[in-house]
Amino acid sequence: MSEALRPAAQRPATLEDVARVAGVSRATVSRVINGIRNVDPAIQESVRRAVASTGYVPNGAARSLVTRRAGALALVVSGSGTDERDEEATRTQVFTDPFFGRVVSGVFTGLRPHGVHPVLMLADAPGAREQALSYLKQGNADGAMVVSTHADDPMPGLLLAAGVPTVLFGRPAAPLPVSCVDLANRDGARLAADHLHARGRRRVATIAGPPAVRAARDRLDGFHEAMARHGMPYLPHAEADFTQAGGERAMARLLVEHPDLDGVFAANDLMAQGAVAVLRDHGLRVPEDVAVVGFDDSSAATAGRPLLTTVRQPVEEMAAEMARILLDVLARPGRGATSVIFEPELVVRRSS
Amino acid sequence: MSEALRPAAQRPATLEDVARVAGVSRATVSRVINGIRNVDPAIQESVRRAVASTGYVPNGAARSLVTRRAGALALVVSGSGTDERDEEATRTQVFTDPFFGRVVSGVFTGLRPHGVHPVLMLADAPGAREQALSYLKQGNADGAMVVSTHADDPMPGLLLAAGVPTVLFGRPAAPLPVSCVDLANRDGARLAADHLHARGRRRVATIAGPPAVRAARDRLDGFHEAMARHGMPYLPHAEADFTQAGGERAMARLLVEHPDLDGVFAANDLMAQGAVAVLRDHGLRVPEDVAVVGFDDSSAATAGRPLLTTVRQPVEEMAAEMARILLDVLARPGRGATSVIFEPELVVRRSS
DNA sequence: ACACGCTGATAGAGCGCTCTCCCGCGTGCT
DNA sequence: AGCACGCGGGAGAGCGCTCTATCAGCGTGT
Repeated sequence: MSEALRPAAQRPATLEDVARVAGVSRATVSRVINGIRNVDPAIQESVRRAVASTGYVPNGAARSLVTRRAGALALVVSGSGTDERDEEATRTQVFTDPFFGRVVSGVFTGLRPHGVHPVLMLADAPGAREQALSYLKQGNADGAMVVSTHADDPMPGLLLAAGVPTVLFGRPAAPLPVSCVDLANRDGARLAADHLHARGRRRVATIAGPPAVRAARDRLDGFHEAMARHGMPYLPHAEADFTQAGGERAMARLLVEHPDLDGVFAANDLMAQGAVAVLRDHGLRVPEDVAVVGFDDSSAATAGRPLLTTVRQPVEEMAAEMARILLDVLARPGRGATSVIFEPELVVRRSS
Repeated sequence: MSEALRPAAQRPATLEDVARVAGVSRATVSRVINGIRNVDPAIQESVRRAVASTGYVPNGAARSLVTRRAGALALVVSGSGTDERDEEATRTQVFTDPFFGRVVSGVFTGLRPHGVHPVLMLADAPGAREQALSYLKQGNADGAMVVSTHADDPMPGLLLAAGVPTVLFGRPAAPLPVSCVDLANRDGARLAADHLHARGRRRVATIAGPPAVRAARDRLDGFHEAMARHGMPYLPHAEADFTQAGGERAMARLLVEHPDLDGVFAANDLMAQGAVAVLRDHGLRVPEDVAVVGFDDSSAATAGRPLLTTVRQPVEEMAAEMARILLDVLARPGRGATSVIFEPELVVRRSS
């Protein structure tokens, strides 16, 4: 009965079937499909017809088994080394950050020409990390692109040890021999500092990202360094978690301790956006009273008013490059690690 | 030489190897690993030791080949039926929308307990669609979760025809026998309408989403319907594309034609955020002069000032449910399509 | 005339796993 | 004692594909 009910759900055609229909051997069909070696055009044609008539689609698993290629790459979003408290909230936070979307977008740009799809993996908690790792070891993906922020994240090391071809977004904290793409974060922060100084701001505070995140530290360091060069070695500074809400809280704290500040540099746009909101809540005008400079040039920079002056990080291009590097490593293994550092760019808008 | 250079890169252990070490047959090892049937505890233990000592990891492809399960599910982001002009910009736009992140987050919530990872696929252009489809037919994923917005999107139909287990986010435009999760969009819009009316707003305009998107149409219809019931059958209305920039343009147009309006309902928060920005640019106060109500309760609702009154769409829960439904369909096929409709909820904040 | 390369096609050996049979053994019932 | 039965374990047949080794046929050089 069930047979009669679904005539469409027949056993899918195999190479064998196609070969029989075309009157050739399995091997020949395989050659035609994979486009290798010379096959008589007439035979090619008849094979193609047979493929069409049988509705043949190669079986990915069977192919993977022998080629040892999965045809998929993992995009691993890795967290810190320790457990998070509220897993689900953290997850939403990670994925809702425009940064994540930009990475995904860039990865697609890099992968699309090769017909490869990214498998998304979250390696935030130890359990998830184990799982992701074993998934990769099982050969379900040929390599990993890792967005790892925390310096104490063991994921890059684990992947390397497991022999999984890996490319990181962001330099590794430890000096691992692994390819990566990154931004010259210090330079970017310097751009922001020079700009604020040029705008005549002399009581400037910073809202930094988590110190465990290397990019956050680099931005903070670069900013302080440049400001010191301008004769301002001591700056008020608050730490936040790269979220808008965190930025708001940090700004509020800063305002309590330094009500007279006239400039703020936030380590990303989300926090800058939060800072602007709080400044306004306190009756301060941006940029007249306080100039604000963000970082990233994400959608958050143009979401509110005033439009945010920010340091552009070309996340999409970086992610696309990360994908390309991984593809390259896969294509010809054995060469050393490549790292590509992108240069930031100041985008002046209305908030400064 | 290459042999000598990488002792670690040996041929990975197979079941056979483990069996030899443990002194049992392949079948027994397989049973232990998959936890089926009773195996003598002593033997189980020795197998486990052998697995550990050999560093055995099952080969996913080989397993898939015989089980006919990929152990992966696809998350398909599907676009309209036609080509987009600027592929890359559209892509960034899609992925940067908080909606996407929330869906991903929810999908993870639903999938994690089962150790399944989502494969991300973009089926925006015809070429990409073909590709995604063939990927699925090859059995690289066991089913698809489809975020399809445009009513003329052929993807759901194609997947159904291909026999790929599918669950949609958002009801299908055509009455396809396919499972889905959705929001009672009309009800949500009604909530917004009643609220604006209760606030005493009588010159209300709407910023609608693309008419090709069913959810957009439903929200518009529901809003108009409720307003008509309040004695306001004719409302100014502008269309936009669910982006902030689109919302800004729509608001600007609306303001030219109806400078006296005192309320705006936008079909999502991004557009509402844009509307607020433009209203402010025009020197209008929100909510004193113009009340604004958004839709979704995404991060955009709390990103700016004033905090947006909005209609909550529990995207994460919906996506998690979508994942669960798909898992369920996979676990026991043959049952009819399930659809789960979520109820919206009004979240009153400061913009109204 | 023969050896020789070259092209185009085939046969068949796996890839690593699951799963259906089947078998031997201990147990309880007649 | 004989027998059916449940249980733990092994043997081996594939799953659908790729790819190497092999071979037939056909000029070509000497």
